[in-house]
Formats: sequence, structure tokens, C-alpha cells
Amino acid sequence: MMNRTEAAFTPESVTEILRREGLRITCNRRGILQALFKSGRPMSLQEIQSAASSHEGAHPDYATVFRMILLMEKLHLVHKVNLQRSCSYYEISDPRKHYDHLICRSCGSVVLIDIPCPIGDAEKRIAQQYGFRDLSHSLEFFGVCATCP
Amino acid sequence: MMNRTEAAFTPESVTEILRREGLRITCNRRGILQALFKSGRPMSLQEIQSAASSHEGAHPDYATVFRMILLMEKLHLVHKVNLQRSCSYYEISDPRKHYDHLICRSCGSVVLIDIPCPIGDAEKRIAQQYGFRDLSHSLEFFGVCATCP
DNA sequence: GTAATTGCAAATACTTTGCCACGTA
DNA sequence: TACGTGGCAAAGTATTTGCAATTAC
Repeated sequence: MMNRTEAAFTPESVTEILRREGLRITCNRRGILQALFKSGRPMSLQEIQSAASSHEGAHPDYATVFRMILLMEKLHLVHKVNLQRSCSYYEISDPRKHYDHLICRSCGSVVLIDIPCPIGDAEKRIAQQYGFRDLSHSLEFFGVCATCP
Repeated sequence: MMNRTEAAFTPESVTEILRREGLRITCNRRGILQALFKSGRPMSLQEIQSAASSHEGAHPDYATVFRMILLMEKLHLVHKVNLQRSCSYYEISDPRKHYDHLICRSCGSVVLIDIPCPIGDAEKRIAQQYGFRDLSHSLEFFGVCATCP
């Protein structure tokens, strides 16, 4: 997909991708990108909206955030994360990185874990066995964190 | 948790668990249980409602299904499955079984896969490394199935 | 008989869309 | 200037709750 360099994602490189797609770079969009990059964890649209608003000139409407994230999702620049909550959460989706999460059932804290992906092999085997192609996966661990009773 | 026998889940054994919790067994609830057991895949509340209604005497209101599933979720008798759709899907959660899914991005078909769980070990390592306890996980594979273009 | 369960309807929450004014390139 | 973008408000969809009537035990 896309015409992307092999460099890791940064606000700048993602901005460049958007520009190449013919999209316009506005204050709101800059704010939204900053918000996504600053946060180390998946964010709801609400969270993205308010975080974005702390950046110069940015005060995106909720609908604006919604449409921007929709756009970025289509371009595989962000992806949705399943936190078992009542609304959707998103995070930057660097194609070179791997995103599995550890979520506290009690306080809701979310940790991005970096394990050597126990899934890669299974993915290939499953593709063969079930005749599916173009596989990806979503893996979340749920538990109770050290600071919760 | 609970005072459960080691036998696999059946409508009867789950009914027994509910009874022990002091809950009353009604036609609606029987219908909902039947629906969950008959279906081999995760169901939305809508689907559960209409499937339940095909059982003798059962015509549960949507709210009734909602409350019943909520209850069963608390008792760990069902769990939510992340199908990346706009509403929640649930399935029976037999503690002796393992639930990972393979979902077609194109036609939406859902397959319950039974692989030797590549996660079990990782789960223990993660528990140690991050100080979490009582770990469980949610794993879904997404791809395009053999019959889709 | 008593307390749990249910249907109905209303409230809430999140998501999605239409439209026109506005700003970027 | 031209067209993508953004705010506002309304519509759509799923979830959740209150309450009185009903039912299991």
C-alpha cells in the first residue's frame, strides 16, 4: 500500500503522507496528529479532540476528529483497539511496529506490550489451514495490575 | 471463581449455576440459553433475542436479553467478542475451552479456531514482567476468506 | 407472599451525515 | 479561484435505566 518510506512514523512523515494523498494540512489536523503522537496509549475520539485542542490554533469539532480518524484509518495510519469499552479507541499504526495491549480490568490502565509476537507463525498456519489470506490480528491481554486490589 | 463442576458447559449445567446463584429460571432465560448454545458463533443481542424467541414460551424483550447477558457476563458464563462491528457480540464462555476467532473482512463470516494456543506461555511471561495477575486474552484474526474475491 | 423478573418507554451515549461558510493550496 | 475542510445541528443506532405489572419459588 501507499508510497511510504521505510522510516518510522513521526508527525512530519505522516503529514507528508497526507499531503501526498492530496489532503490539506490544517491547524486542526496538525493538532490531531500531535495528540496521537504524544499519547502513548489508544485514545477515544473525545480524548483526541481535547488533546488536540491544546495545540496552537487547533479546536477541532468532534465531527472533524471523527472524519480525520476515518480518513487515517482508511490510509492505515491509525487502527482501532479493542478495550472492551463502550466507545472506540485509536492509536497510530506504524507499519514497522507491533501493537498488543495489556489492560487492567479494574482501573482500566492500558500498557502497550512489546513481546516478540507469539502470533506470527500461528498466523501463517491459520492462513493455510482455513484458506484465508491477507491476515492480521488483534491481541489484547486483560488482567489486574499491580497497583489494583 | 464460582462453585463449578469440571464438566463442560451445557444448557443444563449453566442453568444449574444460575440456580445456585439464586436466580430464577424462566422461559425467557431458557430460550436465551438455548440460543447461545445452538449457535456456533458469537451473537449480537438482536440475534440472541430473535433466536431465543423460537423456543417454547420465550419472547424476551430486548432489555431482558440485555440484562440476562449482563448477568451472565458478570458470572463469566459468556464473554464479549471483538468483531470490529458496530455492536457487541457474545458467546458462551466455557472455562475449559479456548476461544480465538478468524473473521473475514469481506463477508464477515466468523470461524472459531482451535489452535494449540500460542498465547498460554506468553500470558505467564507477561503476568510476571508487568506485575499483572488473573490474565486472560482476546485474540482475533482478520483476513479474507477463500470464497471472497 | 415475597422478591426477582419483565415489558414498555424514555433516557443516554456514541456515531454518522447534511449543509453551507470558510480556508488552504 | 476551486475544492477540500470544518462547525453546527440533526439523525441514526446501540446501550442503559426506571417503573409498574407479572411470575417463579
